Amino acid sequence: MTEVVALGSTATMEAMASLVDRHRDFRVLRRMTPMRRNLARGVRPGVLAGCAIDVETTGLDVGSDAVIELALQRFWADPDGRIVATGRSHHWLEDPGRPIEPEITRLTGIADPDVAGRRIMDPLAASLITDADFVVAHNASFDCPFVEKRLPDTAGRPWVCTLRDVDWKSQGFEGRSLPQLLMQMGMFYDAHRASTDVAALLHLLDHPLPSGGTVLKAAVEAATRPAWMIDAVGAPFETKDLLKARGYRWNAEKRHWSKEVPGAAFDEEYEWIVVQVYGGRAKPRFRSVTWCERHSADA
DNA sequence: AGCAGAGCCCTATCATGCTA
DNA sequence: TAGCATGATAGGGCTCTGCT
Repeated sequence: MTEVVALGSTATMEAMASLVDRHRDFRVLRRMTPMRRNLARGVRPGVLAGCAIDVETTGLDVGSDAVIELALQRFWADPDGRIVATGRSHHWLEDPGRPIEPEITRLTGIADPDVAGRRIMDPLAASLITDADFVVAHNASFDCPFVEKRLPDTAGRPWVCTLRDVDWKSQGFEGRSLPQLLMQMGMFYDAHRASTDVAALLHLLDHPLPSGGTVLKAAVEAATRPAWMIDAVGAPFETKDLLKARGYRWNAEKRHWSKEVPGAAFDEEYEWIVVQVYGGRAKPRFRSVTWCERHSADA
């Protein structure tokens, strides 16, 4: 057994890592580095422009909490979902106008002095988001409402979610948190800072899946799949348990049960609710759900 | 802390098989 | 045939997981 007494250059370390990586009892984790890719000559037709985004906030409630850090990075991907070019990485801190809870500082590393007098550059941030073909985040249902509230001009943009729009388990992954997924892709990083989370998200998107294509391709395909929202407006009270059992969720604000169904399942679901819930005497309301409103707080 | 979805555990119920 | 043990299945409730 040889003891390593001094660490060498990056090249030496890489050579050692490759050696260790070949042993069946060891696996090497490499520190994630920012993704920088350039197109040789402009952007080719058929290439999609995306905007990877992450926010750090004072808490989980979009109604009462505020954004304290916003990070985003544009990227361009080919039809197979491979990232062919990346834009500049942007991130801003913002003063929420009230003290940051110690729990949030412990989690994000962001304290009151870090954000004092700081503010997001609204016009630049908004234009980077609205100029992209879609926005992508890990758990878009969290980021989207905060972004739309802080930057109202970005409302209605298409969102892709790498947490819910990818079936990680069937692709052979354990857990779904960003650091855990990256680790299974052979990388580690300092999580829970917006800018490093965005860099991690880019690596995640570019990762090939066993089923073919990349994470980005799978997520975009799932996000753009046609779907319908059925609103059981005016459903008889005694059918509430039936609706709940069928997967409908109670919308306390609008006071009706709702369920999102894939396009292919719409006819069957519509027939079920008309017969079982309305007894053939009324009909539910329904609307198309696209990636533009799926994660929005207004949906 | 809030929310949605997935997964797990416990219990109830029913069918089946064995034994006295 | 009655009584008991065992296994499969379904449903309810609880816990965990993601995000800050």
